Amino acid sequence: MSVPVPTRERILDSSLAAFGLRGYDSTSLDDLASDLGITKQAILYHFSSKEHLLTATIELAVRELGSALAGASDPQARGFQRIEDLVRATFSLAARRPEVLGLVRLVTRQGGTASGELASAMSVMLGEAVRFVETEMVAGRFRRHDPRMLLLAVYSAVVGVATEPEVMRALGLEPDLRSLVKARRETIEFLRAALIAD
Amino acid sequence: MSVPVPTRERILDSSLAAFGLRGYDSTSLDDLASDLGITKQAILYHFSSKEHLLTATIELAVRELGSALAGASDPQARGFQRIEDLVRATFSLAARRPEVLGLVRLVTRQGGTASGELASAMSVMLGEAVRFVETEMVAGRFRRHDPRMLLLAVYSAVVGVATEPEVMRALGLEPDLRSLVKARRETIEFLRAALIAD
DNA sequence: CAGAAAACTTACCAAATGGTAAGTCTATGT
DNA sequence: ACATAGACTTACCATTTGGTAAGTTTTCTG
Repeated sequence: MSVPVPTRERILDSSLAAFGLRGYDSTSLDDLASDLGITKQAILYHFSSKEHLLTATIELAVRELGSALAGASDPQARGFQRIEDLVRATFSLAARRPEVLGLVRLVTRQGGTASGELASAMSVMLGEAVRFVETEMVAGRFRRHDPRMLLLAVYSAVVGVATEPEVMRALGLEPDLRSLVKARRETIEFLRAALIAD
Repeated sequence: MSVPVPTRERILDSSLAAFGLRGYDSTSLDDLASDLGITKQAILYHFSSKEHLLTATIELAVRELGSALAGASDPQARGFQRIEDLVRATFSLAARRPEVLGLVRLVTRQGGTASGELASAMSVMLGEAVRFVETEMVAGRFRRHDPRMLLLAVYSAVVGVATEPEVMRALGLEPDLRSLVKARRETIEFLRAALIAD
């Protein structure tokens, strides 16, 4: 029944988890290999260098992020419903595969060589988002702000809430599923209050 | 006139910048030393290991963060003014010394051994903040939310906006001083809309 | 079934890394 | 003048790291 997962994909899965949760420099090829029960050279057979592996891992993360968001957002939806869909999808992704958002964050922060693809993919997504928000503002459904700044704040709030377990702990909240659900609800209410025109 | 800066402090300054902007594992003691024009062993003379250096660096960051926030926030201020003061101070710190927030973020994400001090320092600050927000809600000056969740969202939005230059670029905004000023203003407006009760 | 290509492993290697040991230089107190 | 302690440097060292070279096994194909 269960088709064996090809090594190449297993490597990418492991790298995504390791790079996304622990960082690029903190993850050695030997670590990755021994986790997978193979040798480092098996990795270098599929990916000619660690940097190429990072590039491929970023591509995978972009695909996962893209499909997670695309799957959840109905292009027909208008007004705040669309934002809510996206926030729910982001939280769902953060709970299911925190490493994806972790990697996105790592790349957006460090900005290294391999980040071109993610940067352009994000440009596209954010460009669409800007146009959407602008439309909603013109239609009077959202309060007037600079759409780019608004999105930056929304992005930061959502990704931050979804990926800052230590801050949650410092606030006395255990970062378990129930708290995440609550955080999601509160974040949506917070955004609703900030966005919806009176 | 200018008293020479002791080596120990120069090391801490450099570590704060390097750890905060590039990460712990990405920064080698040799890098640090050659930047300072000294040898790696001079660093190990003042700090017996790299981890001890990190601990001391975190302590420095906590002090800087604490004084930056304490200096800006008037304990007498009520309502949204207090929030605005804190956001301004955070943005000012992000512009002047981005590495401080970078290090805070690094530690809150990785949560390693040395993070105890920062965690407890943040617990204290956040505890005060929770009480403040609760008071304001009871007084009817802020909308009702879970204070901890609200703070998590505010914290994430502010630190995110102040420290995500790549996302700003992806949005077509250059992360220069003017954009930061604009981001600050928009963030404050965003928070005002979310917080202020009608 | 031959053989070639794919998918690895074993064996190395040079550079970088955190850390130790021992020496040097300088100021300072006696 | 001299011992002493502080602030380093030079000289090493073991381990880890990303990467190469060459062999070995498996799988596909003609």
